[in-house]
Amino acid sequence: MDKGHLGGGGGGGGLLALDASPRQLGFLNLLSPAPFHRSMEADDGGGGGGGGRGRRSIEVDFFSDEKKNMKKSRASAGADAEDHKDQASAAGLAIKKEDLTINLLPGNNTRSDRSMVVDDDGASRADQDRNGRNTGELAVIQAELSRMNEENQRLRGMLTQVNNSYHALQMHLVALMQQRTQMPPVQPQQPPTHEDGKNESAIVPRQFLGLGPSGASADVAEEPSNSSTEVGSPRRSSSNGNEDPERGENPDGPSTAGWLPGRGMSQQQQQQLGAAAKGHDQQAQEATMRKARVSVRARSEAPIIADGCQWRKYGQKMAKGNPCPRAYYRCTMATGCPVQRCAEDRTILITTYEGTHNHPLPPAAMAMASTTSAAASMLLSGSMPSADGAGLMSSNFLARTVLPCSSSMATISASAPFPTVTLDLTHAPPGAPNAMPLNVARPHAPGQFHVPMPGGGMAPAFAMPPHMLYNQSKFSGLQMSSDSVDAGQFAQPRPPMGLPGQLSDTVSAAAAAITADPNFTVALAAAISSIMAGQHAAGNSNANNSNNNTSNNNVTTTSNNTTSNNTNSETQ
DNA sequence: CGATTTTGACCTGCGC
DNA sequence: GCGCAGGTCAAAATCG
Repeated sequence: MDKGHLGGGGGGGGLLALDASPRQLGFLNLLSPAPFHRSMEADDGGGGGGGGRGRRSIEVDFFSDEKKNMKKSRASAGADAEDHKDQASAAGLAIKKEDLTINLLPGNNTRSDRSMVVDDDGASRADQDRNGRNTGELAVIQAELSRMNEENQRLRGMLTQVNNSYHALQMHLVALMQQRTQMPPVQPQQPPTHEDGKNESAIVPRQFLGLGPSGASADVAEEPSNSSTEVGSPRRSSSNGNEDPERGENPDGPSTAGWLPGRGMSQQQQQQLGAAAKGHDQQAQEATMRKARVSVRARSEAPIIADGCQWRKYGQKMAKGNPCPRAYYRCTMATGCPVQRCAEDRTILITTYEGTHNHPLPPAAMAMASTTSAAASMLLSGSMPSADGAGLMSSNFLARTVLPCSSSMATISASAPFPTVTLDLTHAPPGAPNAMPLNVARPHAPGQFHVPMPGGGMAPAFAMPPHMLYNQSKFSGLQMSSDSVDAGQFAQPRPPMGLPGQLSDTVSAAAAAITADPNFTVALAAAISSIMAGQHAAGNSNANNSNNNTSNNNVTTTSNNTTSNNTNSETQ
């Protein structure tokens, strides 16, 4: 029954797709500072989120983006004469498309063409004139497009620079803060390992959701262990013990434990930290950050979101409010990976990610991870200690960035014990007439979603236009550069070049969405300005936020799949 | 045979 | 202090 659906069967056959092609995910982090929209929403109990214990969760809908993009392209295409499309597409390729989408939104250009045509309808002569005009206008439009593209690129470059600067400043600030904190006190831990851990934590706040194994894989690995269970429920170290085997396998174990506040940490920490109250503080902060959650809501028929990662179901429970059971999944790609997720079934599949992957992720997974990490990081950055408002803003911004099309889609729940960012893919963006179902969820066979990997592995593929991917890659690249740390994480081996499609999925979607957003320019400007302005303010929080890398991210997904899902999920 | 899912029980944290 | 709910573990069953 379930097995067939769920697992793809017990046979792990389907699972084999473990291509390790870590990529950087952090790109979204940059955005955090800019508070575009604020849409605070209290988490429903629905997701409940794992444990009502305080956690922050971020819900992100990835699917919607794709859909949106698709729709947009369609819409634009539909609106514009196909001629334009051909030309544009031919000449501009993917990029142009986006550009078109962005700039053309107004549709003035296209309209102008059409309007002209209409006017001319009357006379045959007019036809000639029309043709001439059309060609001329076409040329003009193309020129405009090219100009727009250039502008767009310029803006991107600016954004990148800004981001880089921002990160640099942030890092600097964090470093300073860290020094400051450490210096005064007795400098709690000289221990190299410990220090490292702290440094990372302090310096690199971003650990929140480490996508890849990250350079600090060790760090991540450690936390992950914690995160998985602990985050959700610190309760049992024993449970951790379970993981221990896996984790134990991880060489990281020692180091990670060292700095992680989490559970396993306790012992080592106690040993090492004995002196440091500070250490505790930092840990506490980290813990807080870790608690942040990213929830992705998407309409998917599939019981599980195909995010490129391999998930193993380790438990299922009936949630109080939900008729649908909540499933708990653990990332099996790596032994110690902390990331977990639980799913509830309904029409909508809600996946909550907690923790950070401590291993290289397949391209497909990277996208998701990047998105979630970005969301988390943003949330964290905003959520920082006192600044709820900031957090909200950032989160909103993030949502916007991630889901440009649907500004309303992203919601942050501050009320929740743990900050949660929810990306709602279920809603179609205003602009997008139809909400596309998440590819992930697609009922068909998982195979559809999966793209053949070079390694033979399967990677879930989102229905992203290639061009989007291209953009993403670019975008991510920029960001990566910006995030030195992140870059380090991502520095891991990259998957074969040919695979771009998969990996980008989410990332590309996000990037594409960003680019595609008609308001992109405005948003960009606002973001830049906000970032510039907010750097200082955010500085503190950012420092913390940046740490998000941390690792403890668990993934919890609740899915509400009514239709097809029901079939699947119900079985579950 | 190995891997995975299913299911019941246990443990922990939170609220009353 | 008790009960509830969430989360995890571990044994059994299933499938490739």
